[in-house]
This record gives sequence, structure tokens and C-alpha cells, in this order.
Amino acid sequence: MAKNTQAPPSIRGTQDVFGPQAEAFAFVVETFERVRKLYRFRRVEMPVFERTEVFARSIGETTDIVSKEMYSFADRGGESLTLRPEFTAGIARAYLTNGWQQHAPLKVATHGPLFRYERPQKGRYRQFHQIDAEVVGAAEPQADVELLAMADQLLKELGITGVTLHLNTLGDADSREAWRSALVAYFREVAGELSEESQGRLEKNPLRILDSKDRSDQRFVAGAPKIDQFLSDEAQRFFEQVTSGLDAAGVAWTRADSLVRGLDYYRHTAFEFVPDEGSAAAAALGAQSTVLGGGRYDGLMESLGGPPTPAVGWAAGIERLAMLVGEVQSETKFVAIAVEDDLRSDDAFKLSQLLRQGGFATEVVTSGSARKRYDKAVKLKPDVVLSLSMQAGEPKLSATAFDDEVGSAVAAITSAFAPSASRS
RNA sequence: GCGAUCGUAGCUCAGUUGGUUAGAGCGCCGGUUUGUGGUACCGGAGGUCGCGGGUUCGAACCCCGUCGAUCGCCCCA
Repeated sequence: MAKNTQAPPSIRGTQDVFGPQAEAFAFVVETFERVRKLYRFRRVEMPVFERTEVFARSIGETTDIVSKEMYSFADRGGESLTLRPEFTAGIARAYLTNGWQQHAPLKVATHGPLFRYERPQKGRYRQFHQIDAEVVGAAEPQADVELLAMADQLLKELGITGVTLHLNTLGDADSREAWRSALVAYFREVAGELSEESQGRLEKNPLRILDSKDRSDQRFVAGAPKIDQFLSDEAQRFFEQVTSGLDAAGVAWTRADSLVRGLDYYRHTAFEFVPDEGSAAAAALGAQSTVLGGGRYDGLMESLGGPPTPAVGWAAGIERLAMLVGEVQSETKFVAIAVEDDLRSDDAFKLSQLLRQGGFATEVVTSGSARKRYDKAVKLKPDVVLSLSMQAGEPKLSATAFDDEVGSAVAAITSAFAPSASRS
């Protein structure tokens, strides 16, 4: 180890992913790509950074989110830029600036890194990764249903169990506002008994009291006014169409009438896939319980200066999904070649290429003590170990198959292989 | 921003009430078992005990500070 030079540390909240974790991460992305095509969502690639105003205007200038939790910086021209903290705002901006209205209703999907300046904890990082699906320009509840069906199928194909769709409606703008006022009035009555945090929320973000983690708050939450009392006929019909569509599509769901969204642009459907209490999934995720979440954001486009445009979408953290995916094993059969004599090195190259071209994952062990290379190859846990050595001046190839079927398939390739190492 | 817990070898961790040259397993390197084998045995390299100060004859161990990590709170687009 060099003692004078110190390796630079990683940035707080970033991760270097390797091994089974990295395989699980890739599996999530691959599965998402496959499923998204089944629902005919089109792939989009979005910039990792935007003008700060793209996020500030869509999220709301004054919120903590914008003031404290974004990675913003000035570029050399003095422009304030921000590393994207979410996909939705950028996609909305692109929809407006590229004339994507012509494709409406536009179904798009993407994935990649996002950045939020937060204190890291289990399942929360400053650079994290999400998969994302949006339907822009669709006012119909059928869009919500299709989007949720896709999410449901994705989770199933990832093999994730013990997770349930929690569903709520926030109503249209009027319903939502009426509900909000009623909640404020209700909680004000008992303000003195609320937790300190919730007393603050009463002014800033009363809906958030509903998902307070404080025990004493929860006593009052149970008796709080429900959105259902304030839904307009239209909003109610919209929600009914979503739920009946989900039932028809075979998507299990549960009503969660205290599920809310903090930002004002959300309307109607709001949803989260949440681990069931006491499930393995819940234990694996710690305090970060939501696996996939989203909703309808009919009010967003206008805050970006566009025409009123209905839209609905969801996103899910790849890291969190990866934590719920078990060990992913490769389907590809694996051959390890031990080069027990350096004279056989070129033969190993020749043979390994034949095997790889034949569809076998192949690794060649050529380093370290020659007599230990076989053991090294075995420790890689291959399906077949091939040994290349010299015996009495003659090249020798032997095979040990830990899987008979793979063994004979590999033998078909090795039997046609002509060694060339007799030279010396 | 706040709180709790934790920093000993590349990795996972031991290290007894403070007491000589700081240990194990795995991994790595080398050597044996004159071998067709998922071994076993022997040896080796690798540590400013996160960093700085203090208490003490003596600190990995006790105290203070600091940095970092983890988990939680706030926030959650």
C-alpha cells in the first residue's frame, strides 16, 4: 500500500455497486425494458441536467425541496443549472419544447440517475436511479389503469412479493382545496396535542399530517375528514373508473385514504406500492417503504407555461427494487479453463473463443502457480472445468463436468479443437 | 439541520478489569502431497488499531474533539 498518497474518498451518498447487487440492478433495468415494450411505452433519453427553473417552477419555488434539496450550480455563463431530481419535470419540458403534443397521448419510459441533496440512509442516496413511465396528454382514467397494470406486472416479473398497491384519489382542484381546508380546521382543534412536527405542518403542508409517523398524531388521523366527502361527482366517477379498471385487469389494490402528495399539481389518482407490514420486503427496505409511486399531475404543464395538459406517471427506485430481488443467476452456462502449463496459453485463447462463440460464458485461469490453477478454476463454480496441460511433451486436455448436459455440449466443441502447443 | 450506534489486515470480525513483539477466518502470494483434482498441510506478504489531543509508568481499550460510515428524524418531487 502506498502510504503517502491517499485515495480520494467517494462523495457522500454515492455508491459503487458491484457483484450480486450490480447484477440485481441490471436485472431490474432489463425487466423494465422488456415489460415497457409489452405496453408499447416508447423509450426516451433525457438530459441529466436542466435549467433550475424547470424544476423550480414545476415543484414550487418556495418549497424546502427547491431551496435545500437540489443539486444546483452556476455554469460558466452564469446560468443556474440543476442535476435532475426527478424525471417528470424534464419530460414535461421536452413535451412542450419539442412539439411532442403531436404524439399525444404519449407513452414514454426511461431510466437513469437522479440527484437529491439529502442525508443518506438505507434506501436513500444522493445519486440514485429510477425507472420511470409517463403518459402525457391523456385525460382518461384508462391511462391510469394501464400504467398501474404495467407497474403491477413489472413487480411480479421481478419476483417481488409482499407488496400491495395503495390507491387514493385527491380529486380535482376544487375537491382537493375543500378537503385541505377541512383538514386544517379539524387539526387546528387538536393542535396542542399534535407532535411538534405536525404543528409546523399545519401551516405549511397539512396533508402531510396524515402520514405522520408520530403515534399520537395517528390517533387524530383516524378521525380526520376523508377526501370522499369532498369529491365532485366527476372526480368520484373518475376514481370509480380507475378502480373498476384495475379489478378488470386483475390488479390487486387497497384503498389508502390518507395517501397524499405534497405538491399542488397532483390531481385525482395517487398511488404507491408499499411492502405489507411484517413482510420480508418491509424488513429489507427499512424506513424507506415506498417501492414505486406516482399519480396524476394534470396541473404540472401549466406551471411550466404550457397549455393545460393531463398526464399521469410513476417512478421507482432501482436500488430499492434491487434490494427486493433475490440473487440473480445467469442462464448462460459457464466453462472455466485452467492453463496448467504456460505452453498452452495460446490454445486457451483459441479454445475460449470457440466456446464463447458457441454461447458459453468462459473464463481462463492463467495466473499464479501453475499447479494451483485447477483449484482456482473450480472455485469459480463453473458448470465445466477444462484443463490444458503438457504430459510427456504432449498437449493434454481433460474435462470435469459438474453438469452432465453442459459437459457433453462442451465436449462437442472441444473434440473438434486441434491443439497447437506441441511446439516448444 | 437534529439524534443514536459504530470506525482494528483487501473483506468479515476477535481482542478478557488499560499490561510485553495486535490475532483468527476468508482472500492473495509461494511451497509440499509425483498428482485427474471441488482437497489437505506448511510458509509468506499485508495493520501510523479513522485522525488529533488528553489522562496514565503504560491506551486498540478511559476522556474530549474531529472526520467518516450506518440507521433513524425532518423532507420526500
